[in-house]
Amino acid sequence: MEEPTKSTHFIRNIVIDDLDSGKHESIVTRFPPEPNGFLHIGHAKSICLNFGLADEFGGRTHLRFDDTNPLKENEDFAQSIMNDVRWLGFEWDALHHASDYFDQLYAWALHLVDEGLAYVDSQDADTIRAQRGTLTEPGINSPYRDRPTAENRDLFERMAAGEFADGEHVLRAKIDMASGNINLRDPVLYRIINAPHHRTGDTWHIYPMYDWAHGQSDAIEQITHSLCTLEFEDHRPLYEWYLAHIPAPSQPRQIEFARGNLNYTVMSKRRLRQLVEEGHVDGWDDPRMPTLAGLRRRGYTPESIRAFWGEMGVSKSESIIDMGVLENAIRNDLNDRAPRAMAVLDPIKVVLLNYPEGEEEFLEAALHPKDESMGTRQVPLSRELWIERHDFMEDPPRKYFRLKPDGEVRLRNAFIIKCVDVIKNDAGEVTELQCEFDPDTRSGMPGANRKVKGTIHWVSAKHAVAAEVRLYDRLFNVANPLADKDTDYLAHLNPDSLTVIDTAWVEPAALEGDGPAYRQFERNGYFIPDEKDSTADKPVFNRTVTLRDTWAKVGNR
RNA sequence: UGGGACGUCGCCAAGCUGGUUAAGGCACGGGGUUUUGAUCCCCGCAUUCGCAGGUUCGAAUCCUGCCGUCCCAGCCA
Repeated sequence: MEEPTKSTHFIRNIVIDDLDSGKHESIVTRFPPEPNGFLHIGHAKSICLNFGLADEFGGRTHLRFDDTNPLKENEDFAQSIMNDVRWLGFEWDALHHASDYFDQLYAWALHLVDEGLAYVDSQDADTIRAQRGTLTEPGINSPYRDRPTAENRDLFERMAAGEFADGEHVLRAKIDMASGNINLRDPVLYRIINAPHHRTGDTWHIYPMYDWAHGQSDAIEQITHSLCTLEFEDHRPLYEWYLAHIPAPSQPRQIEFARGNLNYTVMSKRRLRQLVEEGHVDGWDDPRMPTLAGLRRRGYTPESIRAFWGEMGVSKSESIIDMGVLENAIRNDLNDRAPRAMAVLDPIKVVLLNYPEGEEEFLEAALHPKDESMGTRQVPLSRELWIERHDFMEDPPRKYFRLKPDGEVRLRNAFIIKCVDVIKNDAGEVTELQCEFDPDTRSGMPGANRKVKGTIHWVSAKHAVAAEVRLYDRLFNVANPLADKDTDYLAHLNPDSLTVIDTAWVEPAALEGDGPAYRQFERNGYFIPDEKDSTADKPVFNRTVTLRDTWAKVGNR
């Protein structure tokens, strides 16, 4: 039906070249999260890239947990990550952990020691930092740099055996303290951490640093293309130095691409964690969060997120994508798939004066205006209805198509009504609209094609189900909360990012059926029952996204 | 006065081994259809590719020099 968007980009071109030239018979990619937080929409870009490439070219993709820091990582995060990757629609060909390679990594470190390419430094962290130099000045050599090999080996083995306290020693590569690339100024391979690891338990007292673990893990797994984000460009020379100085089982290539950022939110695990831990949001899966768990709870589909990243492409220029593009992706998806229903969020009562009291009927209404295969639903109707408060104006502006005194409007899926009287309370507020309906214009009747300007949605008061509705707005009220270095990004939190409405009325059919749970509440947007709080007694709907609203746009001008 | 990268329409982003009209999506503007002011359908939307020179019959694409932005000084990843 649709032309698949062939997203061509530089990494895809590299893969094609490598396949064409015979450098690789097939490709192996990997998605390497650290299990220290939840995945967000930015990670989804990497997931789609890695798994997408392998899928397209018949390769394989590994899920590998970069679990080299036992102080920050845990199994719960690992579980949430696996859950999110699967939810996004991908299945790894193999599951690995950097911690699976601790023995091999240790052996290779010993190899570097024996080759005179690594040494044990017994200075503290502050001293090592001071000796590293600055961005413009070279560092100076550690006094331990020329420690005899035998001594290095002895010390390193005893580090591994747990004979020392945290921070007492460190194993460093012997590269170049004067390098313009700070990563090459004798980087640390191992630090002592006397803490149990969530997978290896008490086996280790030393843990490898990212740089020492990552490329080697890639090599072990025969990864062909190791895709990472731009901030690791500086690390590539080190990545390659390590692979060149050990008997590497393969030579993976690191390629960097730009992270995917969105405006009006933040996208670092550190900040997302802060939002959670300080209670600015309800948890990692708060529907306002850009986490996959949050987006899922908000009602985003995996298809929409994959389509979004497919459209965005992959490049090396840092970018902040407009939220509107993501919203467009979910609207596109849900427009095709969401069954329609009616719900009134801010109700005002309508009484049909010429509708018999005590009577009721059921109207058949399409579940989708353009897709008959989705079938129909029964919509109950009776004398008293709820309509949206803003669908009536006593003194409307020009071009207001909705209900007004003596005006006519069509009730969606039903008939045309005319407002004949407006009832107000002592405060002058409208409390009820008395209307007359035109039975000839009932859907399906010959007179139904009579035209009126407006069509509004409604629910039968007698049959409607009370529901809570949660409306969401952007989490921050400025496009880039991090732009101003002098202001804490938390100061830009949008106080109105969540609006809870507990007065909503929903048509019964919206709660039935074993089809998808998401719905389009016509004219109000796309909604999904909240996966945690919604119950049969008290349904709770999250608004995923509004519909496009050109009328509101006119009003704002 | 260090090293690495990036700069094509408001936001993304093709094109960048030079060849003549600078893809596409979002946003935006205009029109049509419509029992969702939704959807859908048309149409419009960069004489210009950070700037300045140069090479060339011809440059977003090559060269030079500027300017701007981002990343790096964790025993984090």
